[in-house]
Amino acid sequence: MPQRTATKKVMLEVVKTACSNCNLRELCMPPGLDRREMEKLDELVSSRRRVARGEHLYRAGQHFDAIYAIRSGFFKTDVLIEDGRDQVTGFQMSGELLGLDGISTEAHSCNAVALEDSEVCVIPFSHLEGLSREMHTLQHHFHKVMSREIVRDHGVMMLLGTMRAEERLAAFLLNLSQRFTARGYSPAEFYLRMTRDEIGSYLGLKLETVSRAFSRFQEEGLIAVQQKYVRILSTEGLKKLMSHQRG
Amino acid sequence: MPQRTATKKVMLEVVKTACSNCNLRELCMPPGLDRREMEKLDELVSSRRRVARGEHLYRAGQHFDAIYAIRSGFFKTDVLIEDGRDQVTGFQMSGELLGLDGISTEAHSCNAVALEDSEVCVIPFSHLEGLSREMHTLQHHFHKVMSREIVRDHGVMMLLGTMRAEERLAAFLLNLSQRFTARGYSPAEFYLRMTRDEIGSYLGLKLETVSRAFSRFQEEGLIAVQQKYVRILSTEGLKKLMSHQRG
DNA sequence: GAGGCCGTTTGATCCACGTCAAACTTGGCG
DNA sequence: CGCCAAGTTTGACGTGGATCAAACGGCCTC
Repeated sequence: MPQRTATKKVMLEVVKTACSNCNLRELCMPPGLDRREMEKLDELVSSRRRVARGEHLYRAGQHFDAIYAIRSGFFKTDVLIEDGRDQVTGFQMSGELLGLDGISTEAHSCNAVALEDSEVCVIPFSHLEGLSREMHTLQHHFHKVMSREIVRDHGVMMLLGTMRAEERLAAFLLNLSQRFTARGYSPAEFYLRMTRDEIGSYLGLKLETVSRAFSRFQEEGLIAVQQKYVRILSTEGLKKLMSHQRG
Repeated sequence: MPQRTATKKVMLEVVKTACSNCNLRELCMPPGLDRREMEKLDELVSSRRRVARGEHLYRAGQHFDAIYAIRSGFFKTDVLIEDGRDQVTGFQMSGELLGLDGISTEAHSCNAVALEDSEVCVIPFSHLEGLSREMHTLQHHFHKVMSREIVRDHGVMMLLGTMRAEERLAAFLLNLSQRFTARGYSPAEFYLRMTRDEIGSYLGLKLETVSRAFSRFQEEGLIAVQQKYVRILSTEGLKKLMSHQRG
């Protein structure tokens, strides 16, 4: 659509950073926008940033001034306390937001690390707030996204507080499957971008326990694993596993 | 201040529900508002609601249309899954907000139960969004509050994922102490509003384990406990306990 | 002031997961 | 092609907290 009036100098640039023709827009943006609103939203993204595998998008303590929408790639966030212990607080994939934790104190409270070569859209937070004041739909969408994050965290607390090892891993795999599905990938077959240690940290387990649970699932015919490659053979089996009472 | 122009019919009513002369305003409201802004904020609270001990403020699944600021009292929030397991996701005291989890789907995702006779200010969410669009300070404050909730949840995930029983309880007591302090109560002496079972649920422990940890802390001279009455004798001791490496 | 209920404490035992250790698999690199 | 490092698997053993059980303490009712 080269006939669109562009505020940026170079047409190529516009096409590159426009939310309005990003194939992730269903994930990032409020639904049901008209053309005018979409174009306004395009202004939100000030730039894009590539983050190579293993590099930090931001670190705990750094000044916060933007949130990030993942355009491609895969991240983890983790927090660490003085004595050296750390915990992975989440894994984020394309279309999801990073950096919401930084709003509260204007400093990031966790580290965000790319688990594969990635690219993010930089959304200066002051722009977002400004545009939110003009666009009710954007405002409401943003509030929903933050709230969803809170609900998600409650789910993880549930997992950590009440589930046993195999239930946690089953919940984790089902969650990944569902998110890959939403992105048009196979629900049953995917590569894990994280190590057993990172999965364990997220699930509150040691890497050996994660590894054993994987093996057990394989023995029982629920999945096929080979290193980071996972194929789910029985979604039902995994779900049933999760609803077993403790004890 | 009876000479203030009131939009409400009865002066007494205004005084009763005005945020501007609520002694919790430092906790609820953005700092540094001028008189005009404060008066605008007063309109946010549509009504107040009393919730007797043991009653629900809202239940999971109920339609969401307002968030609640606790004026007095004490609440817990919990989630439960089909198989009967449940988990306390938080304890809330005066000046704190309840209901943020409901924004994402327009339905509450957890239950909020009063642990003592309480009173909340009802803040219709559409009002809050409306006023946020007019008042940058309110908007930013609200975003910070939501973000703080996310950071808090990460702290709980850390606790559940990496800490052992006594560390969890120490962290819990220090957190309560700090929050009571912020409200002008004694940092060292308070009544627990919740049962051992509820503490355990929050901390991912069984009630017996919580009870044993209390006893242990008492033996070691860190605290004095008698049922729900707790006196912290050594904040330092509790802090040191938390930074012990696992193993 | 006796009786009953709910929450708590304490003890004995069990088990899921952590810890320690060794072997194996994979991928990057000279 | 072979070496090395990083990640994974698997086994043997230890332990923190769960489970089961019983007694105790406060509080309410009658």
